[in-house]
Amino acid sequence: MYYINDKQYTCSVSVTMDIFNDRWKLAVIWYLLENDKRFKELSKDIHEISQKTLTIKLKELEEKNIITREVFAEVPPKVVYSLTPIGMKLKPLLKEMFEWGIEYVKENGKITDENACSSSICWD
Amino acid sequence: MYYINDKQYTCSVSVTMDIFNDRWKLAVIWYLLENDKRFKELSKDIHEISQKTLTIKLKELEEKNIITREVFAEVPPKVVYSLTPIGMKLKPLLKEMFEWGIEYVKENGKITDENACSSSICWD
DNA sequence: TCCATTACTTACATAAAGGTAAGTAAGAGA
DNA sequence: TCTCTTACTTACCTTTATGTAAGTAATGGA
Repeated sequence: MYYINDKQYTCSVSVTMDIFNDRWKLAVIWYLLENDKRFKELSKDIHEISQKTLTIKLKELEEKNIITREVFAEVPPKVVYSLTPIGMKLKPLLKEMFEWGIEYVKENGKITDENACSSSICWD
Repeated sequence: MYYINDKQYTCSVSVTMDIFNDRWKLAVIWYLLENDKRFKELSKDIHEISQKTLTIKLKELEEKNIITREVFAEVPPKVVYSLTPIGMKLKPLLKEMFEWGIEYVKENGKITDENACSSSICWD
């Protein structure tokens, strides 16, 4: 049995699913795997997300120790987000998602330009 | 660039995320990795899901060619769900989720009985 | 003095996801 | 005839997620 704070899980897969059960958190991780990023950079990377939601998701990821928030005492403000060691360990998961996605599209869709996103930048 | 029906994606990760962006679909896959299952078995496995939602999720997975629905002409009805080949290929992804979950709990939670779920049955 | 900048916060509103409870079909067995 | 069974469907409702648009703080530069 697994416990996180007061929550109980009988399987570690449900721990992971419980954290990443929204549209955005894994997208944030994906972009932070490229580089540490400022708020605005993430906002551009994931351009469909609203400021408000990005703020919420970053806060949730920070609370869960998956990312780090570093504030610089500058004006205008500068805040840099980066992955913690456990955050970094999500890389193989993202890689599986990347690879399964390609397999899936091969069978159920079309690929016009395989290198639109090598594995470095992109998201929809 | 990737296309599925009319939808456009610049990255295959977003294809995968777009399919599994809810609380339940990956749970269904997980249990179908064990065995082919009848509706009621899945309903017991994922006991927190409502019948209605399970019905919807199974329909969505079938439409996306990730699972197969086999109807037996019996009374009471018998319907068996199973993974398609592309559905089977989700196994490494689930395995990564399983393993990352353990790592995460080691750092941020407690494990009382590591074998509550070996890797065969369970979900929360 | 005024505007631009960044990283937010707040109030308000909508959409999506999910739940509950009841109903249905069609035979088998008591 | 009545009840049980499975795999749903339907109507209605609640919760959660997300969006929009405006506002804020603090400073530098025109």
